[in-house]
Amino acid sequence: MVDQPEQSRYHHGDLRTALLEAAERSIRDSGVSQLSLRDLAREVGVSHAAPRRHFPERQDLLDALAERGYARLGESIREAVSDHDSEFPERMRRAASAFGHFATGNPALLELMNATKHRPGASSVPQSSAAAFAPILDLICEGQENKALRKGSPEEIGLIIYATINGITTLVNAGAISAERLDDLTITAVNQFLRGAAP
Amino acid sequence: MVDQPEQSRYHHGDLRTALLEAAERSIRDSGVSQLSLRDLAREVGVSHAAPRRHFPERQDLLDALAERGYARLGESIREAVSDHDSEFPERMRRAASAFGHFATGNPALLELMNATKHRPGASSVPQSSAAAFAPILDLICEGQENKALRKGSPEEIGLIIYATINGITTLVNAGAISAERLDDLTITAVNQFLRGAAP
DNA sequence: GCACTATGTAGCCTTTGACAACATTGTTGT
DNA sequence: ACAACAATGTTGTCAAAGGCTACATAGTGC
Repeated sequence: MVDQPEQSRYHHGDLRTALLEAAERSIRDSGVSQLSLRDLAREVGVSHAAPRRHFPERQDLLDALAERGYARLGESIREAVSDHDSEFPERMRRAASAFGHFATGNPALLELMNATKHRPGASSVPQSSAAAFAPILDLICEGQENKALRKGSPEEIGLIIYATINGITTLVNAGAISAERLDDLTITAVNQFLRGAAP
Repeated sequence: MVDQPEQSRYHHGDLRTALLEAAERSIRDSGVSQLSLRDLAREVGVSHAAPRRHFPERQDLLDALAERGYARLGESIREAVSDHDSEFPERMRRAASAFGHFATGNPALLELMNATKHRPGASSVPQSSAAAFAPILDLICEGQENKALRKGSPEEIGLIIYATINGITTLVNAGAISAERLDDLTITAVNQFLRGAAP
């Protein structure tokens, strides 16, 4: 399969990826509800039934989008936390901020990530979700070792801060809070969280 | 318009309400994405175009559902907070718990309430949202007067606890946390919030 | 009882997701 | 090399949905 200067090949080459990227653009512009498999097919230049080979049902594509979303979110958080020279509270704020900016920068994607899990046929979305959450868990454990956090289930502690930031971004994305207040609220929330979760 | 023992009248009488109630059942059973105006019309026993008189577009019905949701949520929170004999922290826990149970008891509705606001043509959803939020705001103010909470914008403080509970319910509804853990997490979150927001 | 408005009906159109039958390309074992 | 075979795309079809228009019926107010 060498590259063909122009004209269409019968086989696209990497249709799955092309569809996912087109879908991300689409939901970013017009939301999940407006996403149409046929539109994507047109945009990518394949027939209307081609996507079916990669995503038998519409929801399968949405799941794949959510999974990619979690992968990127996890990477973003991991990067934010990676500076091991900083103090624990600062790293916590960075992690929260990374989450917040990802969430408000990709509203439709976040909505998908928050909604798609509980379906019957277990996709691999929950796994991706847990993987994205892992760096926060690690950070919590480190905070406990440093005596910056009280003892107790790291998972429970992490869940609360995760939920808080998630909730704030939900309100921002819904328009209940202006986007400019995100940073301020995030910092306040984290600081308050740290005070409340101190030993 | 007297009641007609049986058979269909040309005019339904209260189609709008009937549609909304059918819609609530529908999303409870099968989620927002499966909601079909034509299904509702069939269920209620009117023609497929009748709903259009009350909800020109599908989204208008969703907005109305969200609005009713906020009305009920607000009522639920107001009731939870109404016991003025209890201590402030206890009332806070009750408010949070009321929110949590409403949210996990009506997952699809909550999703709608969290998503529907930011649309261009300003519906009255944001107003309803603010009204539901009001009792929490009042409670915060009272907590500040009682020196149970530090000074500072009540709205900002309230937003954080609201976001936290909202976030927890999102995780529960998404299946990331089991429903049994809701109460426990809510209590922990509120207690930690109170410690962190203490003067 | 007569206009006017509100509410419901019937029919049409376009788009969509899902499905099946068929076409083309890539791969693998011999 | 080449013959199965699997993977990937295409064309055609269908039922269901939302949205629209024209029309029918029922309340309401003058």
